[in-house]
Amino acid sequence: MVVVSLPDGSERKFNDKISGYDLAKDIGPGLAKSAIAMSVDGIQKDLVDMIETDSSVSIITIESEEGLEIMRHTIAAQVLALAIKRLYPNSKLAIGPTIENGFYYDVLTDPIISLEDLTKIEKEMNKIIQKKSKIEKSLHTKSEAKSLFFEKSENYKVQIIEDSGQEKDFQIYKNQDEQFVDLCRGPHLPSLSHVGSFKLTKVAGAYWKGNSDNEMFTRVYGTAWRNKKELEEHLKQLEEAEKRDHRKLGKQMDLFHLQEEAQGSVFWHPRGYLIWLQLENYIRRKLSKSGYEEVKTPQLISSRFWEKSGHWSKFRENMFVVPDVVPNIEEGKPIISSEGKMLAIKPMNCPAHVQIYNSEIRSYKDLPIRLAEFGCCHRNEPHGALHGLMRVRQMTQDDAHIFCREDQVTDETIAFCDLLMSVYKDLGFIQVEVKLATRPELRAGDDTVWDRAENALEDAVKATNLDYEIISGEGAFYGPKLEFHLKDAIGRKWQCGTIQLDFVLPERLNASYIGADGNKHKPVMLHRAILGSLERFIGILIESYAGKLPLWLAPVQVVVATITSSTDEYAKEVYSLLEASKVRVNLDLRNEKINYKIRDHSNQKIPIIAVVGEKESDNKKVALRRLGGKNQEIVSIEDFVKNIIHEIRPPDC
RNA sequence: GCCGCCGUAGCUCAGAGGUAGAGCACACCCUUGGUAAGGGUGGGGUCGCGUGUUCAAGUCACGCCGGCGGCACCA
Repeated sequence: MVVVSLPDGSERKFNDKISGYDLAKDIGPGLAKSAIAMSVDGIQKDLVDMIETDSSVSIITIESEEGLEIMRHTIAAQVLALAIKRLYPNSKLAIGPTIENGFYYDVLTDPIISLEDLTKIEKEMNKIIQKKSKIEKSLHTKSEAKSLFFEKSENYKVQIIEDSGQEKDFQIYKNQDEQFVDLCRGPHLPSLSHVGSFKLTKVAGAYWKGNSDNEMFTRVYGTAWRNKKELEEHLKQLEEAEKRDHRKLGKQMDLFHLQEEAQGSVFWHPRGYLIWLQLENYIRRKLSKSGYEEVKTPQLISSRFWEKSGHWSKFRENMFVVPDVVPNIEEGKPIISSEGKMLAIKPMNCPAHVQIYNSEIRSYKDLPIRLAEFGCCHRNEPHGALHGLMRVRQMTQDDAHIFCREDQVTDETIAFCDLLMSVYKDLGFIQVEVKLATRPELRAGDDTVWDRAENALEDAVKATNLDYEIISGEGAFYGPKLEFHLKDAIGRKWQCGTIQLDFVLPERLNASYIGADGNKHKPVMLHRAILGSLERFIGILIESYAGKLPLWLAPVQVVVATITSSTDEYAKEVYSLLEASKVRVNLDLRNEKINYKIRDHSNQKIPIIAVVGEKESDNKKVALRRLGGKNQEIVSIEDFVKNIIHEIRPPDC
């Protein structure tokens, strides 16, 4: 007897083991028709699989998120892969998993698939789907599975089988109407009749097993949905998201630009730099209230120093190195004539902060010491990594280093997380992903130190009640770290905030304090940043607000615009009043229609347009129009000034 | 760095071997108009850079540089 309990709490009893398909039929013919897989005690299975012992089972249909994901998986493994095999008979398959909103498949083809080929592949995929073939599953031993794919010259599949710890029950899925098979952990749709709407979206290179020493496959990306409507909604959403791209808005709003001669370094225009200054001053106030002291340290430091800190051996390929010699200005001669001493532009602020710490003898009573710097750092990032403001070569971090005793680590970490979350909240970010990155394979310090460090960090993050995910092996070589990730407009995640525990650098650079026992001790260093880099964070801010920044951050807060030139004098008066009240205000006296001015300033995302015409001028009023709003608000100039000085206040003031 | 695509006026883009184009922006003129583009005239280009093929190259080929989407690397 097998007892199956269903999600609604009911139970069904069967005399013998039963397949998922028969269970669905037993529940109802409608369900049997729409069923695509099942979940047995939380594990997804195919409908042909048998339920042999008492278990709780739910039937999966395409309506659920689980079902949708199974469909995406089947499209990748049974449709896309087959289409590619048909069009490129000598191609080799690697892996084809699902991702958010879709799937991809990594393949090796000759010729290489390019963007234009996608239509052709889609056509082939539709042909395959139209046959509504059944998908059959069979189980195989390791050697069977290996020889099967060996015969088909699918050497990457063979390698996958070989590298898996598994010995038996390799699942192979076959299209009933084709010779095509694929290895898969499943489950899959029972037949291609369940496939909804899909679109291939992009091609990209991707390394085998994610290792850049390995060969590169072509990764074909696609998105798939239950029906055409859902697909179109998704595509529309993507299009909308692209309009929020900070590079596009940066141009449109005249915030910054990048150019070839300084790739990876930003030219901040007046308006962009105003955002920067607001943000920097806000953080400065927050840090000052939280017991930090601000410092400034050198850009150019001798290689001798970087040797001591360990950067010269561990980080040099990311550093800009400058010879400390007088350049030759004679025509036709080499610019650098001799191998002089080397300087490097700082890629990080930490070693310099240790120098300030070391400038006097510290007592345990002085700790913690929190040194903050809006440190401008240069890193020689790979060309392919550069990305607008999000990944640059010159960046300014809201960096700080906390020197403390080991018993202070947890408290300091909790205090930092609280500070960070209060900043993120002020800036409108509620969705923050927290990750705890633990010891990497290559690391300094012994395991007992790592145990202490990881526990301290984890205790602290637990105490903050934040949800977090552990990413093992992703820590820095000197210590574990907490990472705080934010999303851009199209869902890419970027690390912004971080806090890292470091026992190594104080050791290397001889930092110490005198303890209560009169002996020297090593302080612990906490590397931490809230925004991460001003550049990246401003990029994220622009995208998350779609350019419509909150008033306190908006570079121009109000534009006073006239309807005709007859009110120019009054407009100037309004402008001066606002300016005197420290409102960032512009005056638009151009000989243009008010419609034109509204459109122009709205496109530039100016939060408030104060229109002044005859009526306003006569009554000493302004007609306010807020960005995105349709109606106007007529207020007296006194009330406007009185209210706006409150409205433009930063959240911490 | 690797794979694919792209590079034409300040911006958005058309032109695909035969005399460089449009809209917006800019300048000047007309227009003084009440909440998302009023009209006219004009200036503006080594078609990313280089080398080839050709009578002739934005257009074809090769190389380089840069951008975009991923991968790898990372704040």
